Amino acid sequence: MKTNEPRQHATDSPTRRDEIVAAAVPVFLRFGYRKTSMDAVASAANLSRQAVYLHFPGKEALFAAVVDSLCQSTVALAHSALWREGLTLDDQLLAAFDETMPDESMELLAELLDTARSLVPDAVANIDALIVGEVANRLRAALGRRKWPLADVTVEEAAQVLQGASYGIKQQTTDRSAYLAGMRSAIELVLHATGLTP
Amino acid sequence: MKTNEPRQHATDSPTRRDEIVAAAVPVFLRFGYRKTSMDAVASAANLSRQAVYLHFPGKEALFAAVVDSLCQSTVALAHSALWREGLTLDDQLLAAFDETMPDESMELLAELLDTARSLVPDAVANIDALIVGEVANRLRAALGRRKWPLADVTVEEAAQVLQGASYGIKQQTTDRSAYLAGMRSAIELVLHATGLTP
DNA sequence: ATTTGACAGAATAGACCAATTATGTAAAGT
DNA sequence: ACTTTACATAATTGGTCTATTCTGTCAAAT
Repeated sequence: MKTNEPRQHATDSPTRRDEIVAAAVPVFLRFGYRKTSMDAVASAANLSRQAVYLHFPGKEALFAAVVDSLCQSTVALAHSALWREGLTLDDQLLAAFDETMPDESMELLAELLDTARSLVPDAVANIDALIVGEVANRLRAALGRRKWPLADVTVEEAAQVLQGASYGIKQQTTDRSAYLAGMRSAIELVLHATGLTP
Repeated sequence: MKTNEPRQHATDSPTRRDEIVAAAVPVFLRFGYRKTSMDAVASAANLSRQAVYLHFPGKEALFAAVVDSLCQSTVALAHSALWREGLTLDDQLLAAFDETMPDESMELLAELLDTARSLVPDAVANIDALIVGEVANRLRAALGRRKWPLADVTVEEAAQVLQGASYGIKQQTTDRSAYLAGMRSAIELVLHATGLTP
């Protein structure tokens, strides 16, 4: 049985493996999967190319780890925004979607997503669901002990609608302010429909 | 001054020009802009290639007419669904979005949209706005003489949220039934928020 | 009004080859 | 634990060439 010690706390010093992944993330985001070379990742991590191969069997495995890391940090980002202090509920929701949406001006996002889908399908399929879960939790918490007022729409479905609206509005708007305005409308509608605005 | 007689009623017999456009629409939708030849369009219209050039100065002009026609018919489709008899309001809304969304499995849609954007930017920019307007009109009509209950969200913005949600949900779901379920949730939320469901 | 046949020039697709670059493995060194 | 150097193989890129297709225009025919 391998001593497969999982890190107990996030405060543990990061593994070399984690450092490599952390360094690889921006490289993959910037150049896409195909045009990212193991050399580039190694340089970004201040390591030799062979050192990377000591920790990952190949490019695909490295990329899978990168995608996994991205998913985790994205969900963490959403969680952080959803419970950020000093913001009203609608601003928390807005921040959560705003800060977790993929950056604009990424031509390679399609390529990256395609590769991820064919290489680590589970992670990609779940990232959206995880964020929806976070949002649903936040809505439930805001509801407190009150009863959910909608008969035909569950909390999760409401969160899903918000996420869908975020995606769609992102596509249809050009500048960030238009996106924020659209999303604010969507959030207002959902909160109003669920009685979460006084 | 040219006798540029516009057709007075939609009941006029269609021009040969219109016939060509009508025949060209499915061809462009099927093959995209680049891989659609004037020959293919002419064949689809049961005409010679030269006959097409008699009515359109070139491929670009033909395509512009096709895009225009598509926009018009899409808006007409939305309108028809929004006022369809025998359906409840939420079903009308659902049908409107369902029937006007671009068909699935279109790899060429991106190419088509790009070409259209660079060739007839106005039409593409307006089609979404037109549909939103139709939806907003329907919502206003459903409201009757009642007052719009939302202070921070206009009717147009509510319609825009629905449209954005439709786009986003379309992307995130795979099968039609999931899309319909998601859209139904979105519509319920909006109608509930605006007091249009008893 | 539309067709047929014909045409020059532009664009596209396919094939092929050479040069470069990337992947993954290995051995020896610090 | 990592570096350096080296290497075989695969993948990518760039270039050139040819053949084909497409556009847009013309003239003659019905």
